[in-house]
Amino acid sequence: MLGVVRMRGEAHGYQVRQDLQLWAADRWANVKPGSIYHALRKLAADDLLQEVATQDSDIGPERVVYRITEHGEGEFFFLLHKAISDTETGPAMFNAALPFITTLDRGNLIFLLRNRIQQTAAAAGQTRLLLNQSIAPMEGGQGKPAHVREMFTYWLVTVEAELTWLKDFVTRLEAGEYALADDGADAFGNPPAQPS
Amino acid sequence: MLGVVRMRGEAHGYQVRQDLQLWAADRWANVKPGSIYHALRKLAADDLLQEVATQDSDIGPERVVYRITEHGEGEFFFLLHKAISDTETGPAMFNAALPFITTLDRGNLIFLLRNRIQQTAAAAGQTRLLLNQSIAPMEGGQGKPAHVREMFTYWLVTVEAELTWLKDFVTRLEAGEYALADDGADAFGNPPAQPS
DNA sequence: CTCCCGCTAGTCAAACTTGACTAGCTACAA
DNA sequence: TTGTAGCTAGTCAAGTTTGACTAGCGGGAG
Repeated sequence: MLGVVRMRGEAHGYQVRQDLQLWAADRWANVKPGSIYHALRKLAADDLLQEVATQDSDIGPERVVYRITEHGEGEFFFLLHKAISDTETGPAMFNAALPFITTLDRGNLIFLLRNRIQQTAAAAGQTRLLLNQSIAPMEGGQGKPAHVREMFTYWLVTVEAELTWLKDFVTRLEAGEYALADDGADAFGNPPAQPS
Repeated sequence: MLGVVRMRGEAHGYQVRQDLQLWAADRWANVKPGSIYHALRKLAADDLLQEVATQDSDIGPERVVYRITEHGEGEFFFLLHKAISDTETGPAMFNAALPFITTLDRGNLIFLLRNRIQQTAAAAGQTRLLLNQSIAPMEGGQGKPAHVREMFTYWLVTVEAELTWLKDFVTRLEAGEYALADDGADAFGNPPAQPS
């Protein structure tokens, strides 16, 4: 939500709603339209957003317009870094971060992704270990039923696919793909230039 | 939750909590310990579980013991079928279903998985289509920024990995892997035989 | 023997999420 | 000209989730 408001410079709830719908955010994240207004008010209460104006729109109910604060700007980048480099925040966060990668410098982004690659590789290794453990039939009997192995192989397959993609992505970034924050002014995801 | 109680025959909240922790359910599902007791009570209110007894345990607070009802048994299998065959319920549901696959007959299970394979293949095809669309540079300008493509390739990679795994799994099942419901009495995941 | 740690089993208020609803406006057909 | 379908923007009560707490007991250290 922070990122969406930031990207637009100013936004009201309905705009955020539309952007999120466009990105199919209700699929991979837990954000249905009803949640948005509460979330915006909470972000405003936490001083990450500020209410800029309450326009009495001519084509509908009045709209509250928000803008990101300096504090929110910091939080945005903090969350963005964490969502990319830290696998524990989950795939939903990573997905949410993807639209904003162009707000980072290339070197920084690659560094964060390398971090993620390391963690993912470690997770794959651990899963493989658990898998080998459960291949050897246990004497304990009921302790670890066979289907748990199935969960492990399922995880392993998806984790390895993710790993492959991540490595490929870094390679492409290193080759210069995408206009990132340090490549010029018109990178996507940054707020439009403010007149004044 | 239904499945866990069913599997044990009888269970109180803390047992469920431990089983879910063992399966790392708080990772792939949205189930933290605090939710369990409310969920159990709700299932009981919906007549899917019934309170069997309120034991005054000697090693702690008193425990409420639950057992699945006939109605709950029906719901369990309904949900299980849907979680396996229907991709729209999401990967969390599929993960939750895996521990209980051995409560189904082999033919039935394979049929459900084939269904899932079809849906997954369709999803992969559609994603590939979206990807091709976004490779062609749009004249609309800002409409679909480049990073959206990145999301698509990310999805595609994981979906294809899942597809491979699903096909392999079916092959193994066809070759006779796992003791399923129609292979004998001692399949995992069924309630223990009741004395009396 | 006593103290403290950690386990068992669960409660609870505060926060969050959501589907259903409202109310004004535009555009277009009959 | 009327009606009606659909969009805009948001509210709200009902339900759900959660992190922080409680309170009893066993067992090992000193």
